[in-house]
Amino acid sequence: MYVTSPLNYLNAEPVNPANLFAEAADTRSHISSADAGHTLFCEGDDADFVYEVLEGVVRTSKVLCDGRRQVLSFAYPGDIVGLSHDQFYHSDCDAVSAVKIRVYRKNAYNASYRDDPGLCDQFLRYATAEVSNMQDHFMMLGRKSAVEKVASFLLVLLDRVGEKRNCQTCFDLPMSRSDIADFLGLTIETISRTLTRLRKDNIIELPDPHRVCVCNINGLRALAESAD
Amino acid sequence: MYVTSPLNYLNAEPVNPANLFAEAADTRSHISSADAGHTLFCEGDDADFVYEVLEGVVRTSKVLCDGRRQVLSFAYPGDIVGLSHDQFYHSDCDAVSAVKIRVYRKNAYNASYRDDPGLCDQFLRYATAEVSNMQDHFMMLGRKSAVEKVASFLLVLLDRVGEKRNCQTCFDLPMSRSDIADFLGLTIETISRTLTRLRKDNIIELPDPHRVCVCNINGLRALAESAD
DNA sequence: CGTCTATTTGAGTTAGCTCAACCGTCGTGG
DNA sequence: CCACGACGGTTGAGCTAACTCAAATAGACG
Repeated sequence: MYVTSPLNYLNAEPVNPANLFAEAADTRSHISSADAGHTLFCEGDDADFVYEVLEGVVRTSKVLCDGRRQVLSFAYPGDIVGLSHDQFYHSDCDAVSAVKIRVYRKNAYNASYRDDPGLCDQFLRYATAEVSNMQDHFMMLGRKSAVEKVASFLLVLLDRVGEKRNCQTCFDLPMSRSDIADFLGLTIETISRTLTRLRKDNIIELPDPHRVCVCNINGLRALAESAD
Repeated sequence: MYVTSPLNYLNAEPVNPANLFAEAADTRSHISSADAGHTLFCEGDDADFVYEVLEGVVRTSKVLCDGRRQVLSFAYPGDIVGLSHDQFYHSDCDAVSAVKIRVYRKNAYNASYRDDPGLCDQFLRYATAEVSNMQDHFMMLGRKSAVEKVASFLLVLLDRVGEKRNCQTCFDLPMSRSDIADFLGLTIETISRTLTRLRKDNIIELPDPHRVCVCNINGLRALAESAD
């Protein structure tokens, strides 16, 4: 039922992020590129910019002092990262793959939506949708088994970026096993074992470690909703 | 470091919810009471109302088809529940104790903030702060041990509703062990065992199952940050 | 070709779960 | 007034899903 677990909690369907800043794009933003591994911002930095992913994937995460990490989201093209309720970022943000991003100055942005109730309204819907998606992820982190988590994760990617070919739907998995583990609250070994299990059960194929082809989507859905 | 885990993701300090609807209060809202156990709304219901808790505690939660439940938040006085990005509620909401609530008609509310950029701005800060708090809870659900979860939970309640007396700080625990378990992604037995462990270690006292007195707050903080 | 890193696989351990018993409180009804 | 059942909480015993530690494998890259 609550299979949907967001890649990024900002990817609300009712809002088209490409339009969000459309009119402001020329004057108040610029487009930038970054290689995989590049850090966009760190927790505690001044939140001067808001980023819209245009190509590639970025990751937001938090780290405990002892090194434990929680990945909060994978942001795909159309997603926005770097929003904050105060002047500081509250997570780290790094490029998972080579990325192209649009960078907005936050001041300019703030100025614009104060004068624009329509934009404000859109943004509110965006934020509340993000909250709703995060709540689904709570269920995932708090109450689902390893198989359910991995299956749910693959289903979200499939819906979001899957390319249909013949009877399979395929997509890239640009993030590492470690990223997936820290997103789902598991270990890399459990991710790896679970993926192999899905492969051996003919639910998915893994042409290489960073590419997934789903051959039995109903099987995957069944696993996502209740592990056997 | 990231001990803070929100009771309710709407309890952002920078916004004073009492002021949020202040001017609209007389015409667009009314005050209502409900007994413990009363359901304010269910997932999927039309989201016609927004609720502000005035007294008591309400709980928002989601349930999987097989009965597994995740408690999303405990909303204390000053907190707001029932916000939605579309026309439906996305969680269940019930009174944990006897509550007094202010009920806002959503239509009226929507109408008001479209015309009120200041309110919209406040509300945006509120929503993004909620997101930030939820991200902390992700760390809790995904990466913390049982002891760390319980200790963190108690610390949040202590900060929020603790009454200082002598060298102790005490507060009520109006929700059931089951509620706490479903909030922290644990079982009632683990909650119970962990609380008794804290009691035996002289970190807390439990005058009765629904009342906590923290006698060693530094010990509790240490446990919240890294379990031994 | 050697080194480095990411992933997979194996083996043993354990934190937290399940199942079950027990206890105390409270409300109901004889 | 007491007996009784229901319910929430606690405690015990054993189990298991996921973890830890360790080793093997496979690419990527100089």
